[in-house]
Amino acid sequence: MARRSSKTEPERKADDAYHHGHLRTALLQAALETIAARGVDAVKMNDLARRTGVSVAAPFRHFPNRQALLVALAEDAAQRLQARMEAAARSHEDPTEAHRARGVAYVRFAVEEPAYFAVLSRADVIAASPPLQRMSAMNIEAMDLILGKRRGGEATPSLVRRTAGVLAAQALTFGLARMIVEGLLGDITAEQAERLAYEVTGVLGEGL
Amino acid sequence: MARRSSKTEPERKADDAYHHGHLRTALLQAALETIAARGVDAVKMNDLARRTGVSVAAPFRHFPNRQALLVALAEDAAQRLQARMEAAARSHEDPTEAHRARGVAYVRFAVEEPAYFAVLSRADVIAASPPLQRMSAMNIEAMDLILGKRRGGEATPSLVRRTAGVLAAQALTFGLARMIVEGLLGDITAEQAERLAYEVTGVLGEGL
DNA sequence: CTATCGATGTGAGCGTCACTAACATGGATC
DNA sequence: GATCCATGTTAGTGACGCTCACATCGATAG
Repeated sequence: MARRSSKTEPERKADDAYHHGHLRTALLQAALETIAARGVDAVKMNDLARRTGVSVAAPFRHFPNRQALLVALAEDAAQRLQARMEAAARSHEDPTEAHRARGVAYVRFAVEEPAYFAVLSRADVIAASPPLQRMSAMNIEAMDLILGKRRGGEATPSLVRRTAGVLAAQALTFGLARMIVEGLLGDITAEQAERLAYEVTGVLGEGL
Repeated sequence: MARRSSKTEPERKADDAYHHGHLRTALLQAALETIAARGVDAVKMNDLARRTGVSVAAPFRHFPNRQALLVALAEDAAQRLQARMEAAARSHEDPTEAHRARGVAYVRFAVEEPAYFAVLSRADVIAASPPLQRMSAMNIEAMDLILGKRRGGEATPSLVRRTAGVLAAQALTFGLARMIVEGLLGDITAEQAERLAYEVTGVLGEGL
């Protein structure tokens, strides 16, 4: 069993080289291009099949349904995003600065990889993937603390203050990224977005 | 002409009382209920028709397509949201407090009228309505100022700072509202949301 | 070396949905 | 009473997600 699985997947996993070659990967790539060009809603299974040169039924051998394909993309996206944020944070000693860098990296990601960011922004997609749900729900603790729902004793006022600051920073970068990719701030380059994120997160600096 | 139009719309506009009675209004209402129960994507023209007791083609006499129906809902939503925010702002003398109240009202609206807020959150719907686009794009000036793209002379540093504060507040409430309705903070009551918004916007207070 | 098996791909078809075209109806106006 | 126009109906079209029965081919077993 173990030997077989190591042979049917020769070059690590996710490299399905069979009839088509790499249908699964090709489908994800094609979907990503569609999203970049015309948005998530424009992703059609039929279209992906035609563009990868297979029949319309073939994609369903790799993904049980359209949603599952989007979930796979979103999970890739989450991994890339996390890698970027951690890399950005590593180059700062001061925890506050590191946190700010994470926020700026988040916004950068949204602007530089809008297709990946777009799938990650679909609530229905997130809801269909327990791992993604867990990743997104990290803020619940902060909220409970602020609202005093914390089990076992009251939190100190200063802790509440600092936690509110963290949640504020999160909501701020989250909101700014959404505003940018949804075009609410007009067209904007990655550099401009980064500077904007830097300036705007700076407003929080004094409150922390 | 003028006389006719004043007679075919007896009780102000949007009251279309003809064969069905108020099909247009009924459709919007039904759509709103669907959104509240199962989200925007669950809105089907066929379903609305069946539930309002007309044929599947009838809705298209009132809306050229599905998107137009959603746009109509979103425009209602924008009106309600604006009314709430202005009402909240009116009860404060201090401009900073008034602005904070607007932000809190924004979050409250998202939690208390999630169906309306959901349509307003659809970028494709906003993009299809010039009025809504204009309303949403109010922040572009702020951004241009922060980035120094302002035509005619540099802005003073203090003006940049204050403008960044305004944009930060906007991004903050925007992001917090989205996080809440997308379930990223778990289930939450309107009161809790309001307190959360108040605490979190408070972080900005010192920066302004 | 061949029989077998499982993963992958195909062709045809089904149900749902947005939308359209041609015709019906009925209240207001001339 | 004829006419008109807004509104509604019936029937149909095409796009799309998805399923089913069958084909193919690489790898493994005897």
